[in-house]
Amino acid sequence: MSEPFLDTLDEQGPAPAEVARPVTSLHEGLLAALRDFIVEGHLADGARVPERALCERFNISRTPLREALKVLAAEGLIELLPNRGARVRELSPEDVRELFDVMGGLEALAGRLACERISEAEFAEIERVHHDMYRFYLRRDMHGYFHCNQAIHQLIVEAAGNITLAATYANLAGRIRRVRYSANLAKDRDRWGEAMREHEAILDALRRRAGSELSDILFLHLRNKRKAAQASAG
Amino acid sequence: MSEPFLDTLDEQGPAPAEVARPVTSLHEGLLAALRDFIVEGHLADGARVPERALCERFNISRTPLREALKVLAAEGLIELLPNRGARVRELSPEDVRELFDVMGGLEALAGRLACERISEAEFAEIERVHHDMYRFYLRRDMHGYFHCNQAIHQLIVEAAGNITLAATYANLAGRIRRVRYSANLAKDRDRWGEAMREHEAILDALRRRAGSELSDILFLHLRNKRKAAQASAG
DNA sequence: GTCCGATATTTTGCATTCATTTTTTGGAAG
DNA sequence: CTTCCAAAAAATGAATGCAAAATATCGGAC
Repeated sequence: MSEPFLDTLDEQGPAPAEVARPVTSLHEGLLAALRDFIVEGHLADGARVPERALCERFNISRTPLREALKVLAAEGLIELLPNRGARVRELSPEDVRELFDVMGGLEALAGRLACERISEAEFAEIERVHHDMYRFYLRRDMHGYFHCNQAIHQLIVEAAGNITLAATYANLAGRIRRVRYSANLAKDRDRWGEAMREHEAILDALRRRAGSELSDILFLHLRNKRKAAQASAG
Repeated sequence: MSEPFLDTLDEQGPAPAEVARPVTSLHEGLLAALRDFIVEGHLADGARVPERALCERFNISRTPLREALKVLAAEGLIELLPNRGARVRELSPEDVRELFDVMGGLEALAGRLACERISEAEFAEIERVHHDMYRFYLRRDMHGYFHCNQAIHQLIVEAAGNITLAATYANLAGRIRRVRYSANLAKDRDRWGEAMREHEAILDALRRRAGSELSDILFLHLRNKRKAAQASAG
């Protein structure tokens, strides 16, 4: 508890699965493993990234590790300090605000594009998850609700049929995942109900393939989500 | 002519300025230099990235160069082939389509955010460049027109006041800059006039701080730009 | 007891080296 | 002359080595 990352550095079992994946290059596998390692919070916010320890943890030398660190820095997950290695990037409230807005913009885009090309089958799938989510909402099952919520947003991004968009979205989602802005909905029943109504509007606009309208709704939906997060966290 | 990159590899003067910048790390400077080198087209589309030659060109060893290559690969500028090094990523028509749409989405977002926070001085600056651009349009000065056009879009992104957005936008702009989709406006006078009218609408919506409306206009503006590019290139 | 500075240790950044894989080259067979 | 295969050459991916910088440790002054 007191040491933010030692649990994983010292006591976890053998290296992750990427060493057993010969199909992909070491770099690629290591990059994904390291990204997960950080996104999942094994390193504390602002903590120095311990090169030596991570080399032993992943059974590699410093060269490929440092290559991966440069990439993660370019992704915005860590920051490089000249002659002082890397540290996990701390997200200021301003950073979080920016990330929410950009994700809102990308979701707005995804909704617009999805309206242009979504199939009936894809829409039916989103509708199904939406109804599941509504059931979780009625039962006040936060965990189930969040799972469906995430799935719906992801399905909309996928329905946009734009790999570049999906990759950009995933990058930002990874950065923001470190911040714990959820689980506070329980304290704010009004916001929960509001979010549910917004999702009704999202589904409605998508059903009508009303791209521009859906775009607005999705952006504002993320805006409200951000405000709720800021209200409960700040 | 037959060798796509030798011009720059062999005959350019001493290494770029990053060696004379002690404030920033070698990695950072090299990364920028290498990115420019590729974005500016010194390496042909799909060409192998010659490690050895670039090491000599920039006077560094392979380690920092390879670190930079991994980052550029993550940015989408080049692609890594297992055990076969890197090659400049070729943009398929589908890639270009995707990039245009995502940039349209980001510009739509920028317009929306700009309406929320732009100052009168910032707006006046955009208006000024807009009028300059109109004069170039009347004179049929393509070069001046394009310069102003780029400036306006950049100013809107900056007016959004979102560094994350600006960085994401810059990344995509860098990727697409390799493709020559401009200079064909001259053949399509109708499109030129249409684009000019769209810019009038952009300025009008921005003046009224009509975020949602401006968002739509900007996305469609990019859409039309893409269609014009596809029509002239394909 | 605290603060300051010199020395020792660690860490970082980059160059170099090494094992493997890929590509090229040379030559023989058809 | 073309095709195929083997050996040489080159390039790649990763480990190691080394100088410079940063950090930690220790001893002394106050």
